Amino acid sequence: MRLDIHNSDIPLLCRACEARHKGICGALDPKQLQQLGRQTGRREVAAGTELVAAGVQTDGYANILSGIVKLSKLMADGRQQIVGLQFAPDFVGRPFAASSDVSAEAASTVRICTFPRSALEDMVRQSPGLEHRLHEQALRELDDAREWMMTLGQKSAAEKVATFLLLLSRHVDPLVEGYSDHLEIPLKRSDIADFLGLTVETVSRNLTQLRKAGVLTIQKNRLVTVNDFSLLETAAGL
Amino acid sequence: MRLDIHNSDIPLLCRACEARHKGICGALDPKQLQQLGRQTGRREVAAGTELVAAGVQTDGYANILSGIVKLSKLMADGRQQIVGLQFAPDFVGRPFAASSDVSAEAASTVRICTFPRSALEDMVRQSPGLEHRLHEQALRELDDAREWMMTLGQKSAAEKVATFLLLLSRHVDPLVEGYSDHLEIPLKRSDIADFLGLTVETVSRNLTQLRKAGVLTIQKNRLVTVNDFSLLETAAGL
DNA sequence: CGAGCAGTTGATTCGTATCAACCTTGGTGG
DNA sequence: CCACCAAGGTTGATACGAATCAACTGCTCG
Repeated sequence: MRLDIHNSDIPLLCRACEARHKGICGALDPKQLQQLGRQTGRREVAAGTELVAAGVQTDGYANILSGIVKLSKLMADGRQQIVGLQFAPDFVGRPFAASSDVSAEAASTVRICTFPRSALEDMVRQSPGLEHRLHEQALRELDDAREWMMTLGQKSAAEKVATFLLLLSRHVDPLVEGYSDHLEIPLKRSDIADFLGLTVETVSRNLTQLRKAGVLTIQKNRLVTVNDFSLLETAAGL
Repeated sequence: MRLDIHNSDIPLLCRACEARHKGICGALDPKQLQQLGRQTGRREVAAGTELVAAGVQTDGYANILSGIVKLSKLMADGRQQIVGLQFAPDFVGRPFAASSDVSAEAASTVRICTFPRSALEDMVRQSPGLEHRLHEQALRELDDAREWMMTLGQKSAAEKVATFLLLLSRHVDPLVEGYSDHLEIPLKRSDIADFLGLTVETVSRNLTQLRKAGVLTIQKNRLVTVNDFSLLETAAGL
């Protein structure tokens, strides 16, 4: 079968990789994948590991293979805002800039495929399709950020918490179900609070509100089942 | 002089245009500018004019030549969040998507250079440099949006107002001065409120606070002079 | 088993929204 | 020309929502 022959040109690492199709590597042909493959490394990092530090020059980029990465900004006095969440097969890093004032940290155990800055830049020069993919991800992240600005600026605490849960259920696509009513929240309460511009206490109170209203069942702290999506959407202000 | 001869290839419209150098058109050569020039139209629109409606398919794009454009999102119940401000020579519109859930409205009198969707798409196919420019603008807007998430989520009302004034003084580059301590605020109080996630009253109160503290002088409602930038930065939480 | 971290719940405080009155300005038509 | 009006803006009194402070419960790990 031709397909097998053709496929055999693709590095082993890439064959089962999600980023290979939906991610940025989808823009590359087998030859380019091989070239890139020679410079990549797979890593599995524990929750809490900092992948990219704010304001620090980074040597490379990465694709997320599994797990969740949180992007955050810090103020001088310690206040923190989480400004984005990334899932497989997102690209991690700031293209065309030595550093950024956003830091990236593994929220759960994360598997990533890393490659040096120069490798990406070479590839971009070779195939414009790659920049297009990066551009599309940037536009998607921009939409997400603006959606979140709406939430941060206009919604009440209860609406914020509900909105956050909906966001998760859309992204944390579990292996089994089609739509995810069964959530494993990848963040601790303090992270959720930093994401929503609230305090831990307020997040906690509003989760119990939703539980008491029958919208959720909370199996364990991080393990939640959504019983009624339409109620949750109403609670989110939609 | 060669330069003149060469220059004569560039459409008249483009010669004095800021977007020609710093904007996306900087990626195009004279021939392409001519081609694009045949399809462009200049318009001057009054403050309040809607340039792009949320969720509505648009036929085209535009470059801002002068003036300020506000991007906003609306909730079902009428709550509004301004999610971005654009200045010359920014590109207006959502590349590669028929529509977006963000609406664009002229905040001041705005001069724009419009062109049809197909023209942009043709150009992008011809020169990868153009997509690169669009990509860079998207990344810049993403940085701005995340910076603003920090402000919306973590800062107090007083800090928000100060941060807003600093943002303006950085962008509204007046013709005369090098750094802009002399501001003409392009938004009314209710817009500022929508931008900051506050109410008109709170914005007003905090502006008078800053005036009484000597940080600002308010000549007229929209006309403000910053007397002390370092005080303003302190007030912004920096 | 105790220490420490994550999470919940309750009492109180504080900041901002809300409601309401008032002032200012620019435009319009008698 | 001035009276009027509506829209934009300010200021004050009060109400409410979320932060803060504090106590307590479970869980995990050495």
